[in-house]
Amino acid sequence: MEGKGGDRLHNLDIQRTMPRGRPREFDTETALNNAMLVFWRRGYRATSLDDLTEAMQVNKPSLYAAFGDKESLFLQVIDFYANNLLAPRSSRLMQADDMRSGLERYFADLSEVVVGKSYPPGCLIACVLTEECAESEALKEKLASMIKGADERLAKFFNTHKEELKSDLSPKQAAKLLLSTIYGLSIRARAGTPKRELVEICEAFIKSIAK
Amino acid sequence: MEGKGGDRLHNLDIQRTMPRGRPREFDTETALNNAMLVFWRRGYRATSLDDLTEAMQVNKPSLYAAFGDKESLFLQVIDFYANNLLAPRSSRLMQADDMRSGLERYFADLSEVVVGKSYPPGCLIACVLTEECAESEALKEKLASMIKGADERLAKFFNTHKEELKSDLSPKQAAKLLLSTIYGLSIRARAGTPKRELVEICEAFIKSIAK
DNA sequence: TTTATTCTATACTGGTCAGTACATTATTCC
DNA sequence: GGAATAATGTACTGACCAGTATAGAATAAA
Repeated sequence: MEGKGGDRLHNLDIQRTMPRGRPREFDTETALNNAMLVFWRRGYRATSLDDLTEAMQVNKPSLYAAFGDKESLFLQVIDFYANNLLAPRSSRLMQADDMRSGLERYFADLSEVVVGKSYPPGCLIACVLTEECAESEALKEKLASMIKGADERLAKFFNTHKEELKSDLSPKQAAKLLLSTIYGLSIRARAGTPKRELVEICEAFIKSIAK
Repeated sequence: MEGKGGDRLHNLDIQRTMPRGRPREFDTETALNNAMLVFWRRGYRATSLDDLTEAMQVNKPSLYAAFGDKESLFLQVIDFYANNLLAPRSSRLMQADDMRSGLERYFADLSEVVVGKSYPPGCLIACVLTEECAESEALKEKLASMIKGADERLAKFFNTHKEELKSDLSPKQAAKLLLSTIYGLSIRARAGTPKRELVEICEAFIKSIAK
């Protein structure tokens, strides 16, 4: 009797983690990662659904069932990018002991994303989302919220190191200048500027805001 | 006899300015300006040839005869943009008496382009060319040459005012930071950031590089 | 007035696009 | 094992796309 109850509970447990029908043959994270790489390399409009299904190894009906339409998939890709490529690097920035070394490491970390061999050149948000957001209110809001989040996080960092800031600069101002610098790096990377030139800009930025 | 010779010369002269066939019914500059506005608002890929012919008031065969294919037209649009909207503003910068007032006016001038009511938000180069340049070598080279030109012009400006620069910053470095700042403004404008917030960034930039 | 030339207008083309209908397959629940 | 559920694979659809063929109209030269 108790055995039956235990079994039922056990089954409910399985039901929660193992849904009814035919199981998915693809991994959502892997598929999103591959979608990200295509959008990043080719841009939003230039990426066709056929490009996506090929890269993601997911056919169209499955893609629509799992991610919705192209724009909805792109929004999920942006979140995936922010969570997996940007967030860990800004977390590391927050742990820095001082402003200068923190920024140096942050720029080094970010350059893996923006000019690294593992990814297409430039920041996905700066280079791809920015163009397309003119055509869609949802994408525009996504861009705005990404910028707001970055501004706040970076301002928090500068706030904990304000004694190292040039005296007439506020943490918020420094944060916005840093974000601009990152966008600048990104666009230059897209244009093919070699990493060595970008490093000089990072150094110049640190000089410009430091006491 | 001399009269005949004079007439012939006169006719040759007309031939040079007045070509043979049916005259064009559209003005090239006006058409380019209208093409620019569409590309700027909608992006490169999202702009169809039908959008262009409607905006330019030029039908497709005439458009192809006058400007070549879509990419070729876009390249001419970029030059039109640089020559007509950017060049006059950076010329005015070069005439400034001191760094601070020069930059203040430059930012004010540029904000007409980037957040003005007369144009779509953001810089055409930063927001539109940057995405598409990943798909075309010609566009990538155009972006690179635009960046190079801007770097050189701005460095020249800072070089004539280097006594006002923070002592550890070179004119070249200041130029690259300024260009990054402009890109940052541009992307924020595309996201819908109001002008008043952008002005704060301009002020912060000037503080960051000034002595 | 004729001819050569150049632009204009319309209609068309082959290809690609985002999104979907439908039949099939794999799995859980009963 | 049978019903219900949820995925997969293929093939399709109407719309739109960049670019062009063809015929007609406006001009300069002869």
